[in-house]
Amino acid sequence: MPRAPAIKKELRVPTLAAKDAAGMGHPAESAPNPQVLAVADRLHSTAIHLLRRLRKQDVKTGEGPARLSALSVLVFGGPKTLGELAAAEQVKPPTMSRIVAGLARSRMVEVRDDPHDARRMHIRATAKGTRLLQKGRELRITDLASNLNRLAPDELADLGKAVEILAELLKNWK
Amino acid sequence: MPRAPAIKKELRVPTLAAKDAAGMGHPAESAPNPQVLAVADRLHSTAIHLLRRLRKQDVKTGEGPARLSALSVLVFGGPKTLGELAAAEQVKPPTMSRIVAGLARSRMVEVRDDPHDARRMHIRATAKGTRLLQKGRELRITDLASNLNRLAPDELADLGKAVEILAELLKNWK
DNA sequence: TCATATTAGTTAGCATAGCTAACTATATTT
DNA sequence: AAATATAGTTAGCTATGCTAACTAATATGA
Repeated sequence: MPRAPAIKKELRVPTLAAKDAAGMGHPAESAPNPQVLAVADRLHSTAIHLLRRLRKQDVKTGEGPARLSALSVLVFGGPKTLGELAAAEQVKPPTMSRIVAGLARSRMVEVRDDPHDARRMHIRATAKGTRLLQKGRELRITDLASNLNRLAPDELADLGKAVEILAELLKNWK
Repeated sequence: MPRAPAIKKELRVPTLAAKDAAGMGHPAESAPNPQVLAVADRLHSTAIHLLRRLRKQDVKTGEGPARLSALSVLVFGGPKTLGELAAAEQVKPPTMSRIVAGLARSRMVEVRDDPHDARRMHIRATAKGTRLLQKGRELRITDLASNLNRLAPDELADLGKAVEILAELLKNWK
């Protein structure tokens, strides 16, 4: 009996959807209905597991996740001040300060002073940093793509459509 | 011109899809085609941004991400040994050792000895741990669901279908 | 103008989370 | 019985997150 559930009554976890069996009304502002909750639940769990798989590719780049992520913002969004970078990464300035220091030490970014405001600094990806990011990105994307490749064409189309729906939703997140 | 691109030629990042303009053959084992790469790219980016949003809810639980994740395995998967838990979380034993120690200190899990093998330990979520996990999960899921709630019914259906396709793919990841 | 605010980043110090290497204790195998 | 294998821990490193307190520079305004 090693793999028996062994979850006692007080430990059993109720389905979230079961909690608002009475939630109806206009869809815009009311409590989410069970169907929506079910999709949310599955989407959440699936996104977690997907990224956990892909993250394993990052080891090969030799930089940690926070640095890769900050570097990505610089490569795709252009140069930024430290404060802008911190805001983009939803991290506090001291944290970003160290991330940038690490990236600068390995020559992935270049730091310059702002000519008009000596408090500010401008950070930009170097060619080396851009190459590293591309490599890491490629590792993740080709890993994902080689698996997506096994989908039927209509499944891939469905997935593509859903991703765009979700991306749109994220732009207007509230 | 603060938001001008300002990316010089040597920093420009090539589209991944552009790299294998000649990739054709049988879909199972060949290099992914541009269409697949495009979906992979968007899916990857969208998953990252989605989880980054949802993660912000976790602060309210008072436990870090690794602890919440391990607790989740225990709550939904039942009791585990430390080694099993480490494997499930794709983490090395010393790391899991500290995660469990932290969870035990705040009484989220209970640790017992294995009666047949004194080297092993069995770890299970307590009622308190289950409650905490449920709370955190609910915060994330209701945040997500309240946003999904703004989708049209057919969009929600598309999304639901795509999530199941993806979940299936993850089960057979190679 | 000059005193005071505000703003941008850093430093110091704490906690969590990951790793490897080396250790202890217990089972298992030969 | 001795050697080996397995389960976890300890020690010590790095990275990433935070807050509080600091420095330096700019902006405000009496």
